[in-house]
Amino acid sequence: MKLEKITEESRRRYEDACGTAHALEILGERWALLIMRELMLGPKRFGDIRTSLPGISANVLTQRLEGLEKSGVLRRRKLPPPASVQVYELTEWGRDAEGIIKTMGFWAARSPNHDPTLPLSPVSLLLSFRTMFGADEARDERVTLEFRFGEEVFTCRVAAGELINGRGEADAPDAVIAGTPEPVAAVVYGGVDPDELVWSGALKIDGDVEALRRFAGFFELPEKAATT
Amino acid sequence: MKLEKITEESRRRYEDACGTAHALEILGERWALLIMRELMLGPKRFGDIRTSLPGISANVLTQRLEGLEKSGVLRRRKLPPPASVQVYELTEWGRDAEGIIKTMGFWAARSPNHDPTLPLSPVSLLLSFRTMFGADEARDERVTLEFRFGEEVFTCRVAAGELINGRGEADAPDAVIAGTPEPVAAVVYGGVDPDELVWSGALKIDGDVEALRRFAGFFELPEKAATT
DNA sequence: CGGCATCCGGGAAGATACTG
DNA sequence: CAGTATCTTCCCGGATGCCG
Repeated sequence: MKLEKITEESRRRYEDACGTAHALEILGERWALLIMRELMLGPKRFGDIRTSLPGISANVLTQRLEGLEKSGVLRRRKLPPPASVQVYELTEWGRDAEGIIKTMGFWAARSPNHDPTLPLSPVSLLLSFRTMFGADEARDERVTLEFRFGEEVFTCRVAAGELINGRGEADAPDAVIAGTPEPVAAVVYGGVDPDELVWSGALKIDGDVEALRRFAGFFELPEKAATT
Repeated sequence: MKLEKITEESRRRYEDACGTAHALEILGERWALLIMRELMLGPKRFGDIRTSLPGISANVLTQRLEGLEKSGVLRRRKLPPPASVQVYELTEWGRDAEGIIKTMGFWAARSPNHDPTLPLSPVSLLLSFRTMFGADEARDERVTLEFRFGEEVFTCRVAAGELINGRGEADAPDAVIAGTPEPVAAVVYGGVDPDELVWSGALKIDGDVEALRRFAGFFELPEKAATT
């Protein structure tokens, strides 16, 4: 009967004209937004997404990629030879979801239960820089840093009160920082001195350590929300 | 063994320091953000939330309210006598999530699959006004409207290029519009002429119909994202 | 190895009925 | 009206295996 057909198709939908509800239908499933986060700074391969998202299983990742592709948020693309591998990349509209990721990230940073010491993916850290960057503190400052997390290399350039970051090696960086994202987060958000982490072997810094210290000064976590 | 304990506690968490991931743990479950949306313009009772969210079942709503209260996003409060009923209201931090709702709503309005003719809750409509308001179009304009959706009454005031809306009757409104949210959305976002809906009986307008027409001119849906 | 299909166990969501 | 209890369905997560 008709009723059955309706329930078949729509049982799991919100049936709500509100844009927020529609957004949730697109990226409200588990892992979906985090997959988009990982693609926000450029295309990635299936396995590289998995590495950045420990905990997601292969079949769920497959399902999400299918669903997000169908929604028009991302597309699969075959890299030209000699690479000839398949990558997933966001569409222009998909990239526009960066605002969602940043807004949610900023909001949740105020949660009393937020634990910033958990593992962090490289892309995640770079996006958090965009989210937490304080233009006022950076006014009239200039710093260029290169971050190396294994194979993944990123550049962060601060100039004219603006932060621009993304994939790729830096042109004449003040310092090159190599390691994992967690100690970098400890420096930038936890107020840990870089030297401490160099001594412990968690970070390797080539160039001006002071540049990283100044860089860290441009960022501040928002104060926790009142629990009352 | 230890492994079992870890999985018990953390099977369903992302184990990710990224703020976005933490936000998803708080409000990424089904219905959670829509419940917050319904509370965004003021406290509500259990049954009233249910009415605004057709499709949610009572037990799921109970679970979400418990979870969101535990997260510090909302609290339950007993209204003083003679009302003496229990309501749910957002905490200050919970209200700060309005930015998430608006960002997601604006983004999803560009979806090729968005169907704006579905049912719409009153709060949803009012929040969409905040999201889609065009300050440029409203410069030097002044309009005050009162919307009556059954028992729920809202005021929208445009002045000095700003929109302020919320619950409550308007002071000297240019027009009072009574009906359901859907035809109002048709006027504001669909370009339907108010008179048409008055004739069909979908809307009842007391006062200056032209005020509603001008009001509608302040809003515009963003253009759809390219499907390529 | 990368991508995807399949099977299974557990748990969350949905529908309905029931209770104070 | 405000939930609770119960049952079913389906999604998530893990494991395995196939295929290029």
